[in-house]
Amino acid sequence: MAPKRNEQETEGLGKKGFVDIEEILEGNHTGREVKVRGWIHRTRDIGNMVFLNVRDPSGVVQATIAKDGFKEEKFEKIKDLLVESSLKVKGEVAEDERAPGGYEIRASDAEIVHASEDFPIHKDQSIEHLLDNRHLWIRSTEMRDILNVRSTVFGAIHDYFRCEGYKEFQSPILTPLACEGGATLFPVDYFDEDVYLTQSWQLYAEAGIFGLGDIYTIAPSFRAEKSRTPRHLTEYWHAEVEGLWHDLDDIIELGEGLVLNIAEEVLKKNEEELERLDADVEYLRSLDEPFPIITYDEAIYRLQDENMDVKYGDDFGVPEEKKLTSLFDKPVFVTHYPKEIKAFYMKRAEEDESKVLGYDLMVPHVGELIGGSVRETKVESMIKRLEDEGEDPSIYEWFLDTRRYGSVPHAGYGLGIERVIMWLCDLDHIRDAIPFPRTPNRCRP
RNA sequence: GCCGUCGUAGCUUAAUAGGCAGAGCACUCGGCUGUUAACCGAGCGGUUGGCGGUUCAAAUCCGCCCGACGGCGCCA
Repeated sequence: MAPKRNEQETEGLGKKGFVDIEEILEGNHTGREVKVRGWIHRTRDIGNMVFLNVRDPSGVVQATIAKDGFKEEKFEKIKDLLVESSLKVKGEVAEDERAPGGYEIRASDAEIVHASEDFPIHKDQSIEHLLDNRHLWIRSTEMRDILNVRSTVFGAIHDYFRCEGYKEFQSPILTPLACEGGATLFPVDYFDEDVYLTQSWQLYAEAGIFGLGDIYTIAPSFRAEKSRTPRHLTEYWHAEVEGLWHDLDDIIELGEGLVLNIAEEVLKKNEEELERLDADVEYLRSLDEPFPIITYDEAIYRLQDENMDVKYGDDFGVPEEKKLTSLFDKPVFVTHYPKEIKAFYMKRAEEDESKVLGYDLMVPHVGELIGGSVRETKVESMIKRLEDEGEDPSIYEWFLDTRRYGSVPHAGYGLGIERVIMWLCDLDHIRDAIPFPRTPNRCRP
């Protein structure tokens, strides 16, 4: 027999009937008795009165604890609580301009859930200290705001693709093969066999479309590159899509649609967070279709016009990306790169065999947000590209089968989710777009 | 991988030209009936990242190592 659920409030302030602090700050409980539960954000003790700023996931409100309203022993215990102690407070809500936020709870009762030890994070902290204490720092308003936006972004990606008729498809994280030549992989000891953490869902997705049709995923990708920049993580979240019968125009439209949908959802749900983070809300609001599209050749000419030292065949570095994105007031698609600087699986343009049918979507401060392409469908061309890059085609046998049994035109792209969050929130560093960042120099906590 | 900056108390930092390592915050104790990162008084807290060298004397100068941060390259 299943144990009976205990609905009775057996101790202290119980487990039911608590309100979100946000509601108090919106004036919804003024004059009424409420219960809240959360953590002490700050405390000020002036003798016969203690002010506690109580935080819950929705906000911070001041609670006043008057000495004559409590038993001596309890008052002393509350008085001694340190920052981040958890507690429940009961009392009447009053509108009072002396209180931060305009409302306060005049406590009639309080239950200490846990008296915190001395919290390691106070004011004046170095980046290093905050990263060492990341598990505690994610309690901060700043991190909470970013992670709220992040949650909206993930939801918006799922919503967008599902609304457009794409199905969710998973590839393995452990994989025997590389994906993009040059990118380095994290090796894993798989019972004495060498396998790697995946860099991309794509190759498996190209097998998946034959059954499911249009598919997408949100999954972690791993890059073992010692990239010391504000835009790189070794473990990041990748939104990828692969569309059957899709061509370059289709994935441009699909990329634009996704980015606009994400921005729209975040503006709808997290405007307060964006304001607190000092993001450029006006810029985000101004975005609409279509995004400008230029070819690689045009990009080179434009950069040369701006006196940048680039020549045909160069890939764009940070200064080039910065200049290029500054020439447009919206994200910009750059298409038709020379095949030499792009991956083996990209299809050549029919009108110019030296170019590939692919694009990068670039935005200011962050650089590349999306990389997409039409995929090569001929098995011979693909083997040749692999050999040219010094890869052993035999490792790719199963993948090459996707070009042997009813090969079809298809295309897809990958979007770096932390880069999108960085762009939306105007973050200086990508590490703050993820709760526990992994970078070449840090894999802890 | 390359270039640069930095490492002093739990945290943030000061220390003239190589000459007694000092403060703020936090914490502990005491005071205070409306605080706003409260305030006032006292206390606790240091192998100056590590190893070696120069010197009568090193946080400070030199060498090596470790760690962090910033920029470039590579990429999403």
